[in-house]
Amino acid sequence: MCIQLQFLLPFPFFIIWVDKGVVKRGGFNKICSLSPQLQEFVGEPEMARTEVVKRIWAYIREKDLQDPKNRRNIRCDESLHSLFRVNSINMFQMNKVLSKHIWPLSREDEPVKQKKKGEESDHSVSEGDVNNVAQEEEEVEEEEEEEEEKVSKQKESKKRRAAKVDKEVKKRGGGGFTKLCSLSPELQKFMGVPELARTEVVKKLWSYIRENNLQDPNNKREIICDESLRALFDVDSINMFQMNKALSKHILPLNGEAPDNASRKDKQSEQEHEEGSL
DNA sequence: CAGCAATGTCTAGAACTGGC
DNA sequence: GCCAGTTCTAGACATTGCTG
Repeated sequence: MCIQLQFLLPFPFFIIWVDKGVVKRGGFNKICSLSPQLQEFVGEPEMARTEVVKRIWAYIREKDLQDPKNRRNIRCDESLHSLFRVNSINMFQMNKVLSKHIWPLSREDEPVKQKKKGEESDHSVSEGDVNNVAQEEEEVEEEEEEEEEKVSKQKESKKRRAAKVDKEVKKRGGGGFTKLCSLSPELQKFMGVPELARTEVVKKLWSYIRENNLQDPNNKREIICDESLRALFDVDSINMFQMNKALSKHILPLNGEAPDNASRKDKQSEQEHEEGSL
């Protein structure tokens, strides 16, 4: 396939293999020399960076070395400890430390990063590196905390915006959804008021469901009906979407007009059901 | 489309590397 | 700036039902 492509494609495409599953020859897939520790780990003296990462992750999964609380953190067993010199390492830090073990083939005695920056003279992973990693991990943790704070603030502001919108809608006297409706005797008993907007009914219903822990733990869309809900829906359990449908039977127009289309449909189906049973 | 809910899927972005 | 490789997470979005 590659050979055919070489004939068909102009020069720049020589080095790019199009087929899936075929290793490309880009900078990442360049074969590099590995440090003695890494050689011992992967069992080969030379390997592409991407392949090294793949092997390490396969090992991590095989030995179940990911921290269950934060799966980006890798718990180092003996083999990994000999590589990284720490008890645990962040998955991103791992790549950084790994670079000290991957050297260009042309100058085997020089780590990739050092060749580039010329910062250090010692090729092995020093204690200084370990300290740097630990310090960087602390910084990462702080950043993560800041990020969490940001997210929670965003959520709060979102809630506030939603509340503001809600208030404005109420101020306006309610549109189609916030229009007050008359409730059936069963729903009146449940809500404690004779009239309520559909959205409010749904809201109160859900707060009741949560309060009484009535969601099926296996499928939280499924509501387990207690006595009060059974009086409303006449079933032992109901899907949260079906609940809305069933609810419409209990929500009637305020002026005492005939029930809506859906209710009419329900009545029709009830009629059909009765006729069928006859 | 507004509101209400839970869940699933998808996507982007996060770190890091060197060559082109 | 893109390419490969890794995992996790947040956010967006669709779904489903109802009505004006």
